[in-house]
Amino acid sequence: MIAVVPSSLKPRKRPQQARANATLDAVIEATIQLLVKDGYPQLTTTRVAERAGVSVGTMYQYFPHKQALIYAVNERYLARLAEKIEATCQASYGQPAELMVEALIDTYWKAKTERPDVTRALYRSVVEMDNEALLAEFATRTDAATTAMFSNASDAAFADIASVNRVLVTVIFGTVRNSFERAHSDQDVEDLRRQLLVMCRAYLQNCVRVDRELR
Amino acid sequence: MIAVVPSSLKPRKRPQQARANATLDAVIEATIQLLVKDGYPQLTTTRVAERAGVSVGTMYQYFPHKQALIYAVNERYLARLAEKIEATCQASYGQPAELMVEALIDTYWKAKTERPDVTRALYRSVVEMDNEALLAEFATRTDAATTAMFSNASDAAFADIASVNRVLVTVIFGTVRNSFERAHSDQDVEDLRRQLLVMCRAYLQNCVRVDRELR
DNA sequence: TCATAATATGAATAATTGTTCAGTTTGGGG
DNA sequence: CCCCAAACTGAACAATTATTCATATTATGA
Repeated sequence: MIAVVPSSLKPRKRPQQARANATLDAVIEATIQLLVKDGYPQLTTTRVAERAGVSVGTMYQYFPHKQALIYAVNERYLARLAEKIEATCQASYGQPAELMVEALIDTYWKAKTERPDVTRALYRSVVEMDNEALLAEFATRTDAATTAMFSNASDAAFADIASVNRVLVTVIFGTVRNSFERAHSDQDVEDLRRQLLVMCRAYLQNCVRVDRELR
Repeated sequence: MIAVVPSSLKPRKRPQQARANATLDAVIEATIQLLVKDGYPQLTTTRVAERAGVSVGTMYQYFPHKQALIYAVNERYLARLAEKIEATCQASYGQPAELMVEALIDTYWKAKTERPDVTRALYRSVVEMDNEALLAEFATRTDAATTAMFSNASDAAFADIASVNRVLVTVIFGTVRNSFERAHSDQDVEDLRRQLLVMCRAYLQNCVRVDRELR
């Protein structure tokens, strides 16, 4: 499954000089800031340009329309998140499965809570955007990374690794997201994180047990 | 924590005659339909009124502004979902904890997948709306129900029931949501559901084991 | 240095759309 | 049956805002 950027969301022009790259970065940064500060409904092209210190016309040379702003922001965000996950996965090769899960939970949770306002703002920004391609690409990247990791566990060989991987990833990512929606106290979040690890560990042991019985 | 409906979102007038109630229902139904069909960005007050077979003016007698439409839709949806969960919880009193978790997963998953298009549309509709109050109310209702249920389990008494409850609820609800974002095949979803139950069971057994050791 | 392509400007445009309100219709109680 | 409040109508208004384009500025490389 290859994720393709919808043609309507591609930039009109690719920057060729240094100043143009600076403009592009400024616009994306301004978009994030305004998204965080005022939310999507208040986000207007004029305001973004203003905050970026750029004229609207310039913006429209690189972004065909407003949605492309949101798309670009999410694209960057997800790319960085995927990189972090890939790095964690590679660093965990050959470890026992339980440590892998722990590393995965820590990395993902940390990435999401580092800038909770940004996380929240992006969660809410997805309305106007056709984000399926973006999420699909993110999913394939991370699935590849986590699957490779789990199949290299030092202490377990899973019968149906695709299933185990899907379960762990969906549960972990989903739990983090849901924890954002229910505004838990810091203390509750900390407990939740620990318990999630306990839960995943229990699941892994169960998988191994079932595996043994099947042999 | 008592959830209060933001005053700006309350209807201007409460319907007093039968036809007014019909109007209200028609508007809410029309909002859902358009949300599903075209998504939030295309949702205009005129279109909603048109589809509801009502004039815009009438709509504005019951909804102070557009956001109130979304609010009302989500309010109804969450109220019904909470009712279903409460019913399931009450029906499970005195059962073993594992069956409780199974019932909870089944109820929630079924409720969300019954009308996947509606679920998806509402997930995406939350932009303009201050949905914190709504979600908080939903959370307190369901937390009360599930906590009461789990404390009535026939086979387990949890040391920290608030924690166990928080974990299970957040994991289950979060997993369902995440499963919607990653467009899994029906087969994968079915497997995921089963494995989620396995995971929760493993967690419960772990809780009980830890409990025993503490005594 | 100069020509040219890249980049930047921002007032003007065009279209959309949320909201109002003066007037009409409907229904129920007396 | 009749009256008054409740419910309904929809053209008109006001405001916002995404997008364009004719023009100006800046960088590059020959």
